[in-house]
Amino acid sequence: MGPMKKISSKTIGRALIYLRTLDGLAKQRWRYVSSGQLARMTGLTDVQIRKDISSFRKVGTPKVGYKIADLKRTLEDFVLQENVVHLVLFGVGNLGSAILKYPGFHQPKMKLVAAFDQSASKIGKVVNGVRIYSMENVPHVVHRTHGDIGIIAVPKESAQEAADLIVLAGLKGIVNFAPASVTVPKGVRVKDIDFTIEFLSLFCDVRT
Amino acid sequence: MGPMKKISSKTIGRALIYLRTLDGLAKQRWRYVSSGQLARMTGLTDVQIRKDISSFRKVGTPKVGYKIADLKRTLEDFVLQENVVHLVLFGVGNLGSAILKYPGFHQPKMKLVAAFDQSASKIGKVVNGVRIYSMENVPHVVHRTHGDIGIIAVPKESAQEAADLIVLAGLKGIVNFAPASVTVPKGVRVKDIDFTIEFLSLFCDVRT
DNA sequence: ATTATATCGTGAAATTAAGAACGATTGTTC
DNA sequence: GAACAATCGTTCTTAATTTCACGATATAAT
Repeated sequence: MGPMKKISSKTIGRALIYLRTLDGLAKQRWRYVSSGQLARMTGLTDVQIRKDISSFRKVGTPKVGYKIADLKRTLEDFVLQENVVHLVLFGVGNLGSAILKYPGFHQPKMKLVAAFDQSASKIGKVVNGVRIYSMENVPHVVHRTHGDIGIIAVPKESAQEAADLIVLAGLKGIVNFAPASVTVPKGVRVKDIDFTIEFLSLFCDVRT
Repeated sequence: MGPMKKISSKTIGRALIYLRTLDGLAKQRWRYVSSGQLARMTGLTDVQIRKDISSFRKVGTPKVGYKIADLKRTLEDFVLQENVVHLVLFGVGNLGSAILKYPGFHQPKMKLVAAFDQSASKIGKVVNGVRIYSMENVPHVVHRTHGDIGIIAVPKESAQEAADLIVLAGLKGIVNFAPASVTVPKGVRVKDIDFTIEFLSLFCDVRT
């Protein structure tokens, strides 16, 4: 257990998978789980799981495994601390509406707090507890709702525009669902999710 | 330009980004593009782009760059050959409905060809040109529609069940939108897309 | 023609991620 | 309480990916 190392984003991604799995096990009244069991449930290897967990400074007990409640608390503390993630959505079309309804974005730890759209007919409406605002009010609304991450769900022609608004409002993270790359200043992280690309690359893999 | 090397799935993923970018440029009547320009547009580095392109056996001309039409054709040939990807959807709830409407899945190269749901009220309906079938007909319908990849958009409790059906029908690729890991036999590739995890891991990154 | 310059292609180095091996620890059994 | 089995934590290896460095080539300018 060396000195505090930087934890890679891959490890953090897997930590969230462990957390998801542990939640399920806790619901089924499990008390302990071993790296081997987690490996079977997640499709990862036991070594990798042990390595990840040890990087979070959490120790299990040989022959028994990890105490689920403790491990869960450790991971939660590490990846979320006591923060809540606030999301703001740009574009309430087909995809945007689905995002508004997605139950994962209305949890205690992650909340969708505001939506923006250009169309006058949508502005002012409240969907699933989230109000739709005009694009003109972005900085003010983002500040008031403590937004953390912006979601781009506008047509690809407006994607850069939305990204600029997000940057202007001071947000440091963007998830971009539009099928177009956007450019942002250093210090802002963009995660692209282009379904077409995800599917095609899987297809290429499979076709081997 | 060594002997034919295996092309990694990372490279293929980026090739699809290049393709998307080239399409945009072609629409704007560009004829040539350099690796540096592509780098600025995609956020990748010029070296990586050149290396990727050279792995597809495509050569550019110094001082000029790549001829867009040629590069586009090369990439298309390589990643898609003349195939069309056929997707079949499991679960027509909120997310499933959004997927049915997503325009990216009704292109010449990628088509959503069938959907399945348990609810009798949905079976038989046609949404966006796609018929919704009963879960009992999976193998037959998948075979008839030449399905390639299965999409899991059912509640997490039924995710494994859907995965089993997909495997049974002989498909080799799964995109899993349910927030639960599924286990499949060797030879079947699963790509998990858990929005909650994507957002949280971005948040962890940003908070550094 | 010669020089200058932008761009390409690629082998080598560096970085990062994953996997294998193995001693150490804890609970169990007789 | 001694031997065994299951599981952990960690170091060392191996593999994959990215970045660096630099020579080669095509166009443009003088």
